Amino acid sequence: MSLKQGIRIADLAEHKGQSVTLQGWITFRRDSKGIVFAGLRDGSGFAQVVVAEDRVSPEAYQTAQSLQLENAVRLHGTVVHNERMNEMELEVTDLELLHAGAEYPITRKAHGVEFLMDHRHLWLRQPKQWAMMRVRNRLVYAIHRFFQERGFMQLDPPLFTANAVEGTTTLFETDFYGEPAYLSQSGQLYGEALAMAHGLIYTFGPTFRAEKSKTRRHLSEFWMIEPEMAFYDLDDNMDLIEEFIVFIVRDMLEGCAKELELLERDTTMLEKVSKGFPRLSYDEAVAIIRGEQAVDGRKSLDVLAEDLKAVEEEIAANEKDIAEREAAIAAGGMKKGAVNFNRNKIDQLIARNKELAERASNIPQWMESARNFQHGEDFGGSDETVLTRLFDKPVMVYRWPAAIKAFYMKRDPEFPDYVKGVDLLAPEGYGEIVGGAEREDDLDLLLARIKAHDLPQEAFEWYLDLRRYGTVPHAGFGLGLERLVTWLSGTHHIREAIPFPRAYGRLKP
RNA sequence: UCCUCCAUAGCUCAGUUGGUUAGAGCGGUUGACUGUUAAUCAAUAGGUCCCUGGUUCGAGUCCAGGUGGGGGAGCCA
Repeated sequence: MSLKQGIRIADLAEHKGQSVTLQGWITFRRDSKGIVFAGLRDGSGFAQVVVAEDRVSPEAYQTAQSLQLENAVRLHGTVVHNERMNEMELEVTDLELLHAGAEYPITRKAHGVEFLMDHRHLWLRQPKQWAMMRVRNRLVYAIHRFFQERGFMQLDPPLFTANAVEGTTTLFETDFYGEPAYLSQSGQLYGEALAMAHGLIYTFGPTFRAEKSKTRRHLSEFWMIEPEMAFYDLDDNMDLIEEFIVFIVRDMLEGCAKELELLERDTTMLEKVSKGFPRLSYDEAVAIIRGEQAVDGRKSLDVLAEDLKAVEEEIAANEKDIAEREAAIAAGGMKKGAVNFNRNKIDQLIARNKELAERASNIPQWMESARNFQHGEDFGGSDETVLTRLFDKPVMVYRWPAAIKAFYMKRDPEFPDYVKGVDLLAPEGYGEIVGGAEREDDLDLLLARIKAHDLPQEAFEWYLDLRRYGTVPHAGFGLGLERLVTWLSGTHHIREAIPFPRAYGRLKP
């Protein structure tokens, strides 16, 4: 893909030896006598450009020497292969400064969360954030391809709604011509109506939850994919979830290798994502969490105890490393560059140990919580981690106690206190990314559950009509896009998985 | 709503039992160095120590309240 003027960095290799024009922004500058090295990014990638004093005009060289972070430039030069870095770079013959601008606030050094979030509009330009957005884009495209290739229609539910889909969660209230209206927390009920019209559908849009959650897994505004399939039961639903997850993970590994490398994502666990996800009933899952049932000869509490030991050993090793580096610096005689290198290394080790110390203090709590897990409760974050730790693929948990699940889930005829719901838990501590169910298709049962959940029946009359006119078995699921991006990119916090996160305490920029 | 931690230079942080003029690295600026890889070397500018009140001869440091933020619980995708 070419620009109106010049080419893009992503296409540099195709132009080896040619004279080309690049346009972009400066990511770094280092100079030495007679030579300036600068980094350039243009949205398609990153490359180094080299300005040698004897190859350009004196004016151009002076401009090159004065380049600052995020200056906008247009460069002309020859594409060459840099043997040292094994990368394509540009030997500049001429350059124009398009905009010099002010001193750029984000540097290549460490920054705190608050500072970065306040500068999110600029942070997005940094390589890791750039890679993250590329992963997000790839996933969105793969999701559409997966469903479109299988005959699903993408149709959009309304975002203004009159009532909650699930009575419990908090809603954002707005004013709709004088009437209270709420921002949608799920498009599912509308998805069911659309499935009765089109058979196979999916919705893909923003949803809003006014939960005052400050955790790494929650956003107030997030994007959800919600397929709904007529004539599907719970097993069909689980088959589709599995096929879907395998498809998008494979596609991303194939299409985003460069991005995952920039993100320093260890892809070992992702490469194991293939058909045959473990399917556990809620009852089995509870037994495993409590340590009553082994998986491949291993019990949850034993594995956690081993993990704790490993964490403690790593902390001790890091402390020894830190002490040695500090002693070496204190001994003197070290060059400044080496001192900086060791200081940075020490900072990294301290940060790592802080993380490990948190985990070390968490694990005994997880064990305690796992041991005392009460049958009938929903899983907490730590229970999900404990369970998935025993498997090397995403885990499906199905047939949940009716009391803790939404009113619309279908009662299991063979297990009257359970519903035909399913959650998909991602490995590596990322937890729940999919929640789905076969829907209750019996009008009388649905009416009873609306009453039992204390929901206003009149608000659901249109939904009940779906059971009055040609009701059929149907099922669907919801997938949080940002949780998927967070998991696949190996990111610590969900706020980096969306361009401009909206969360409790975060409305700007 | 609850628990817990934090706020000092543009950024990341140190700052001793409360004691003279507030410290480092990075970033900026100036200069040196002909292939740098978060380059290196030298010099230099840069501060309302979050806000309000209190204790004290004296507060960046102690106390109370507030504001902003981090992590977690609950709830969820």
